[in-house]
Amino acid sequence: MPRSVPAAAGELDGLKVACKDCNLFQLCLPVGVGDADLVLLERIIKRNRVLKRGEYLFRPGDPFLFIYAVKSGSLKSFATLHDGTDQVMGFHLPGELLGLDAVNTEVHQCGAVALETSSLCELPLNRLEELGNVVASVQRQLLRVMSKQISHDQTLQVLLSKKSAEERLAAFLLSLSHRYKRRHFSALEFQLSMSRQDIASYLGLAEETISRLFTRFQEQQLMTVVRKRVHLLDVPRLTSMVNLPQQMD
Amino acid sequence: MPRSVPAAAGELDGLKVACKDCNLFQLCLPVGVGDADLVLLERIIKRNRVLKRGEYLFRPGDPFLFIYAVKSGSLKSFATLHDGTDQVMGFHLPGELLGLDAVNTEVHQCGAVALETSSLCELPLNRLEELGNVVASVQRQLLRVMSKQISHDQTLQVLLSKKSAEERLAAFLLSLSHRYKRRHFSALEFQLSMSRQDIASYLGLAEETISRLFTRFQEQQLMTVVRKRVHLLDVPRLTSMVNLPQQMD
DNA sequence: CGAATCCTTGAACACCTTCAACAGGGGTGG
DNA sequence: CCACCCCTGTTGAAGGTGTTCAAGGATTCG
Repeated sequence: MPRSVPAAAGELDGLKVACKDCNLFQLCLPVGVGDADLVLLERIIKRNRVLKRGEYLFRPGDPFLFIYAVKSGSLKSFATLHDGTDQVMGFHLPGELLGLDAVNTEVHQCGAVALETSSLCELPLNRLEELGNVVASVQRQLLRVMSKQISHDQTLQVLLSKKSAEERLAAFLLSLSHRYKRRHFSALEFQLSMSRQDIASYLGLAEETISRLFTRFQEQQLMTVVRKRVHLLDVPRLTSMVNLPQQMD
Repeated sequence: MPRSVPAAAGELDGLKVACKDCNLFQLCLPVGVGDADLVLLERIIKRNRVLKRGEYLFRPGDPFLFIYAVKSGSLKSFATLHDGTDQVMGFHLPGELLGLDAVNTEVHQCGAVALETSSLCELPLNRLEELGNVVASVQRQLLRVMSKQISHDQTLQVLLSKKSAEERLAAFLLSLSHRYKRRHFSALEFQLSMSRQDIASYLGLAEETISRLFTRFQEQQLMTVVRKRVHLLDVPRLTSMVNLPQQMD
């Protein structure tokens, strides 16, 4: 998997290949940012930060230093409530950015922890200004990414507002499927890196409900699940179960 | 209320006063944007678009032309589901921005409609680049605003995930209170510009549940509600009912 | 191999929804 | 100005969906 092998610094072609399915790629290479500027950008990005399963990228309350991009593996972000319990806020697959919510306060509201061995790039947002010309086009792309995040959050809001457990899980599975597909992984067969409990927390349901739904979905020939291995059998029917204004990806 | 009276074009002091509690003010006047640049910015902002109750600012599917800032009044944004029903996505008070979710796709995913007579500023995002130097500082502020929106959405996500109806409504009332306070309106007494049905949709509950909760909150001496007029009596106790990682404002 | 964690399944219960009926205001037209 | 009507909001009762509590089974990892 070439994507998980970081390019050596200055190895521009390597970088292009490495990031081609990555949000960060569009962040690095929007139309109008030439190779020369790209070298500058490359200079402030730290690559290949590696986390093992269970290791924290940042915790709630940590100062905001970087925006992170997932290169390989996956992470979950979470908020800690006053009563000490955690709520899963999102899952982050290769090519997705983390830490956007901290731009405003410069303090991380959420924490982030690796669900499996994962590698990341670090982008120091406050050093973007050193890059002069490049700043405008990069920031423009960053605006797009944040806008996309807002759209995603809003879709989730609809889902959590009035949707049945069944609809939530179907939408979640389809979301994963789309995100994997876009990254050139299989859209129909993939590994859940998160636990049932994480899914439940994210979807605002009980762990037991997720379990029962997986059982039911299998009885209905919609999918198979063995442990963490998911196989979607009937995407059209799963899709028809969901009634959302837009895709949740 | 001087805020609702638009300054004449070029009347810089008037602008400063008019927008001083407005997100757009920080957008227009971040540290580092001088008066000269401000005049440039002023040139591309259309002011004083007025909507009457029930009029649409934009609808789902409309092309993205402007980011809007509320000067006075209030609006709700909503998504239309495949089955034709609407889901309320948010309420927008003076000084808040609308349309951020459309930056990515350049098409409005949500619609927005005035809850009462409202006036707005229009900021054509794609003309920001004409402003040269100003672009960096303005975009930086825009990033902060979008980041804040993401934080807000995430708080809402927690609320909708596992919180009781009681906790949702308490958090909603406190959110309104904080937002009014910040705008130098009363934090304890205010007018709900939205219907019970809108609140219910936003909080993922039934209209009847909102009604019952208002009754219960009054029995518990937490507040009074007469029609749309709200008076918060016991903010500490309302606050103690809520268990969120951060304020929802 | 044992312990811990994750997952599954069952049964009772709780919270909120849905359905239904009614009350009250505000706006409109006579 | 009043009467009417429609829409919004309130309240009651029944029902459903998902939760909670409890126990047992499976998998992984030291």
